[in-house]
Amino acid sequence: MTITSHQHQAGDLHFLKRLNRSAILEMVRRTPGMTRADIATRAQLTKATVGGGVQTLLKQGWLVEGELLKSSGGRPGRALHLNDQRHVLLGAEVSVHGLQVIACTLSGKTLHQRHIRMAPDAPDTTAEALAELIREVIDHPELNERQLLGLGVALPGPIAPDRPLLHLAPNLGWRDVRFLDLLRTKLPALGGRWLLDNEAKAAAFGELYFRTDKIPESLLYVSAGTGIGSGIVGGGHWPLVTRGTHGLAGEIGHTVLQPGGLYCHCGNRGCAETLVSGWALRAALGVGEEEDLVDTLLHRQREPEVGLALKRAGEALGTLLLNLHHTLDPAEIVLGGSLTRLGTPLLKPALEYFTANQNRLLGTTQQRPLRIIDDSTFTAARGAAAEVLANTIHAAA
Amino acid sequence: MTITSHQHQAGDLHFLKRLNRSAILEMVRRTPGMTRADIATRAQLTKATVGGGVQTLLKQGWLVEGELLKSSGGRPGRALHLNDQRHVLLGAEVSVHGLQVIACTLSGKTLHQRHIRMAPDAPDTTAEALAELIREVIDHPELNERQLLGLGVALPGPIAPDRPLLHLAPNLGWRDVRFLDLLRTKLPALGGRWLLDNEAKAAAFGELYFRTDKIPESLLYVSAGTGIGSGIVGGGHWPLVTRGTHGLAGEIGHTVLQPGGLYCHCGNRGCAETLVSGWALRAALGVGEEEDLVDTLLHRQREPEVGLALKRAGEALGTLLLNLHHTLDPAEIVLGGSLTRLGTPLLKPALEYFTANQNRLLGTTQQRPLRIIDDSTFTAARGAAAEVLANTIHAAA
DNA sequence: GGAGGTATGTTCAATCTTTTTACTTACCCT
DNA sequence: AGGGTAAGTAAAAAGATTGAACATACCTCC
Repeated sequence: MTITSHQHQAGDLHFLKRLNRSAILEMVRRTPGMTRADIATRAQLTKATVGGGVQTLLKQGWLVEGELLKSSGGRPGRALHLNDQRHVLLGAEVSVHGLQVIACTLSGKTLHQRHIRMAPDAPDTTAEALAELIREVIDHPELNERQLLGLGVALPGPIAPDRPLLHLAPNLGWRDVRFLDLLRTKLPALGGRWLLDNEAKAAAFGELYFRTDKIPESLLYVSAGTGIGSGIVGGGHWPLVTRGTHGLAGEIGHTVLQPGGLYCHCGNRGCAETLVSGWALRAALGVGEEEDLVDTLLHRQREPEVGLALKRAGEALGTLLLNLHHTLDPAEIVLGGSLTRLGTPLLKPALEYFTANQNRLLGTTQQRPLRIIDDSTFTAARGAAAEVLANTIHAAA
Repeated sequence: MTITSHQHQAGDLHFLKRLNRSAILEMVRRTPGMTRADIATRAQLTKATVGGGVQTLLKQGWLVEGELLKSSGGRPGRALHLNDQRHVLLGAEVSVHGLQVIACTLSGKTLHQRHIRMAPDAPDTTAEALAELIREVIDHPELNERQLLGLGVALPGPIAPDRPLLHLAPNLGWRDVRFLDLLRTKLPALGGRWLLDNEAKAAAFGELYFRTDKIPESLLYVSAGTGIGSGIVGGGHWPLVTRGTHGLAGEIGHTVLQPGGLYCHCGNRGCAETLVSGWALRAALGVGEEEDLVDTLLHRQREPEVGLALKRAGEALGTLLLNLHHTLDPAEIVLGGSLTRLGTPLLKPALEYFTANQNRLLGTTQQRPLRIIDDSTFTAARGAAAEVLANTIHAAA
């Protein structure tokens, strides 16, 4: 995604009008049921301006009027809601385990989702399979008559921040792939905005963007699967993902936790991934690629060797969380990825370490909100869909 | 500083005008010698709008007209420059070693600076001493007739992101100090904007904000002194500092590099600061508080014990840099703080490790720009002054 | 050396968006 | 039922940018 939002830019009257309409739309999206008067107060605009903007957004089908609210002494306000019937967002993810496609509404409600298990394959073959899955989702009756706003695709590797290019996905065996271009040849008719993002960054964005109450000012998503990735998103009402110059931001799997430790596939020693990751657990416990790692370990969890390995991996995960806490200080942390299904044996040591040490510096007793997603199959795909919406609202509205 | 820039806000016509004037001012600041026509092209505004804005900024004394530029076929453009004669920015820093105050112009040129060595003392006593130093700087003839835009103060500890409150400065022995309020009682007559920031974040901001050529899209400042801190600033033409929910972002001294390692003063084990920091080197090599650490070690650098300690500290610093690279992926890294004066014995191992491993993930050979500031005495103070300017331009222009 | 060409910068009426002001609508309380 | 209060709308007024014409200034070419 290429939101150039906080570039220090100038603007004309048309820009101002779009800015105000975006602000209205964002407010109603974030706080369903707001009235025109509420918006005017919060946005520091006059009733007339808001009235005009709302009228346009109603006519264009972005908003719908809802129920009449309780009066607070005078004429009661009319609730405004997103029009959840008119549009559809598509999100997709290529992961090590398979392909995911999700179709959802503006408010993030899932209309239809599909998931197929598939071993990593060449980019072109994968694009073909993904295109087929997307076609199946589009043809679902729930999507009937809806206008497609676009497609977001999430991949497990660093993406160039300025163009849709995947630099490297070691777990897929891909390198320098222009995946959207490939996909476009398979789906020439699919309209709307297309964008590509890293899996953890997309997930982080979606977890924050679709929230409607108690919106944290920043959110860190940690994705613990075959590899370890993360995404940080922050910036108030207009969330911005930190990408870094080469899209490398958040590649925490290769931060060093144990100088002089085991060799990592990246060539360095002691990377976090050598301690906690799907591939490290497979290597340590001798689980073959043909087996499902999590199922196998859940089955073998009585073995002392397995318990110890998970405990050590958990402690490393806790250390990683603490390091991120001290580097980024997010308002909320969400933990996802296939390894969360391992449950207590992995997570308890992680959370214990994080809980015990997160307040060392400030001496407060407040715990950082930390949520664990048990099944994050569609989290990244959903986040990619969220990015489509954010892009659309920002650009047009 | 409280720049609410990328809050998703609405705006009226007056807001638009201010936005455009800010954009003009920022452009000329960043690219001295631009003409009105250049600005119009870059900002996507018409010549008329730019002409009007420039006229206002000239009248208000922010800009001055310069030389007539070479013609490119037609009428030559008139160069525009910041008016560096009219205003003054004040920056100050309270560090473990003493107090620093700097007065500089809009373009960051130093008008006068003062530095006194002083052991950490109570907040009130320190505020009194700093106030006196500020008075001396203000009275310097170089500042004659200049309008003061404000004062920025940098402190070595996490600052609340929403209000000028220092949470904790272990190396000063301070806790929950409203330092600006204290200072205000000593300097009731000093006008302009006042703001408080963490030392490393202020330094990072200043290093990016006062740059006029080859402006990196993001910059990481690592401050290696008694403690280890960092600041990351990014966001194109309008730099934004990552602060975190509790102002804890960048407190990398307490990221864990050696699980189960030495105890840190924070209570945890294996923090980066136990491996590389002024206090860790003092403890490891038995240097007393009354001695200057760097001078002592430079004197003793022949001792094998010292060489080994510096080498190990350097390797830890390199690891820290690599972890930050994989977490934030900054376009440029600047290394400052009192320990940089230790030179090669510390820095060579650090740079070697960072250089050898920074390209593990992408497989490129490009080296990340990394600059070392030999004498960073005034870097943080200067950065705090830069924050004053940014705040002023953003708010008023 | 003068005419033509080209790009910069200014002026002023036209256009567009927000605000201001007045008004209508709709509910609550007495 | 009537006064009070707040939401929402309509039309005129205010304010900012644009568009087009114009003045300015240098370069090139004849």
